[in-house]
Amino acid sequence: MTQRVVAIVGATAVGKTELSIEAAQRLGAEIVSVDSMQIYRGMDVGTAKPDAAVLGAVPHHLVDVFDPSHDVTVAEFRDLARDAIDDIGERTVPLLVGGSGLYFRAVVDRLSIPPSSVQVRGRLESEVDTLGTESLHARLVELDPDAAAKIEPGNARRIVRALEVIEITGRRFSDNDGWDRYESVYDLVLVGLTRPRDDLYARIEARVDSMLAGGLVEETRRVAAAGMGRTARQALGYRQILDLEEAEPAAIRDAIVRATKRFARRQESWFRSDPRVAWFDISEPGGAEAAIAHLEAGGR
RNA sequence: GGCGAGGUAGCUCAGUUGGCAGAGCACGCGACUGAAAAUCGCGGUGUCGACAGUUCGAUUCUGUCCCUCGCCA
Repeated sequence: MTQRVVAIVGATAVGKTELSIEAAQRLGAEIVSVDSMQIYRGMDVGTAKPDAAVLGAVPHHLVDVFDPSHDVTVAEFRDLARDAIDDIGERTVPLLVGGSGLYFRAVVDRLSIPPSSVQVRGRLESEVDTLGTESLHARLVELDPDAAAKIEPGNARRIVRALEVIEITGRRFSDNDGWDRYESVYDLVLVGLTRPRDDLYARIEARVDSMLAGGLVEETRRVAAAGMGRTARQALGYRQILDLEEAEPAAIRDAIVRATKRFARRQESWFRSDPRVAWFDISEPGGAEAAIAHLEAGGR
């Protein structure tokens, strides 16, 4: 019998955290955060991390696990999350909550993520600089036409990874299927939270303002001084503050808002394509209640 | 009031030696398998400030007017 797991996904600022606390209390669940940045210690205001009181009231996993100097990988995150899920399963039901689409699928889906090699990847990355992205894409066309057809010729990041996998494993990147099947390893009940765009955007602006008022700049300085890896460094807010150090506060604020809205759209696009998601508009009266009821009923 | 510089996509601007205009950003959509809060792809008809003149044809030249900014009064 497969383990039952309930989950809440949705774009940033849609209201996942608030609803998840309510749901966890109702279900007696423990929360597994599926958030690529809340996993870092010290990155609190910028990641809208639940405060100490909330973390104390409802057990949370995968929050504050690493220092920002550590670059988490998808496979590493998946292993930690699955361990947490197994552990919680001994006691109660795990409630996954988050907006990191790739991490979510890695945790929940029946996928095999091929290995990585810093040497091979480093070399390929330097080849991007010397030979150009198009040249590496041409190589991918030779080695794995199916993968090349699915990866945009300008997307150096994904081209490098595909070539890396081919080189390390000796197999084609596209042999790694399962991606389109959305097959869960758990007995999954999945709820997606939405709001009308205008509403979401207004919430994002308000949230960025309150983060800035809540000391995001100071937090960024502090965390950066202690050392940030390239993963943590690219977190929304922190990245803009670090990149635009000389800019006017208003310009930094606007840059963060824009980037966050763009991110929210990408998240929606990501989760929209997952057929397992049952969507609830929580801006509507009763929307939040319906979402929780859906989780309680086990999706039935 | 005088002089100067401008008024072109939601914003900042480019451009057309006269042939119904184009970049970045914004915005919308999509892809996404060990960096993913990343990375990349697709989507641009807008009285080219208004009116008149020249012209086969004006956003482009000429004139007048309106508006904005700067300097001088």
